[in-house]
Amino acid sequence: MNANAQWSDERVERLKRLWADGLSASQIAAQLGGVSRNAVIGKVHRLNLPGRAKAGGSTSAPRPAKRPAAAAPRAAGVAARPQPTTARSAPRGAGAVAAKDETAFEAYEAVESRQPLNAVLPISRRLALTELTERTCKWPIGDPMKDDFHFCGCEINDASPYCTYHAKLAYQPVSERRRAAR
DNA sequence: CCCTGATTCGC
DNA sequence: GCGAATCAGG
Repeated sequence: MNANAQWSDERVERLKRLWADGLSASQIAAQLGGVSRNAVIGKVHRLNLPGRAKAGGSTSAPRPAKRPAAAAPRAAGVAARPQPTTARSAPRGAGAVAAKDETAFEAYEAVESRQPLNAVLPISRRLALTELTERTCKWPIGDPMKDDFHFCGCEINDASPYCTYHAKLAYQPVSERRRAAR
């Protein structure tokens, strides 16, 4: 669906709006899909959009020296370089994540109506889809069609896509299913 | 460690 | 023009 990684007018406009809205580059990249946060930042600068180099002082770094050596032998040409150490800079494929969650909503519904667990319900961070990362719980909460829809967003349990609590929910055997309000 | 944006420069 | 690599700060 989304092999369009070019800056079409529409995408540029979305970028402008999201950037003006104060979203971070990585979140914008996730929302647009197919681009890295670096690509977003690069585009922002190319568009002469006002950077965030203002209040808050996140990036008031003086840029005195240029990059030390330009002799960085990247994987030029061949490309297809595996993510170095952490792949968080790479596009997470928001579309993929979304699709996965959507297709799994049925399962969630079934799982959600289950008897209470030993674990304590974590305090949801109420993250939007665009706020999710590899280490935030992706358990959806609420009606996706409604305004209050969000994700748990707590720290994930190991390699699970969910936090400890929701990971347990996901693993509850169906046989033990009962009725309960989460 | 996680994240943020800024900059440079090969493509 | 594009974006990965790199840098620099919180």
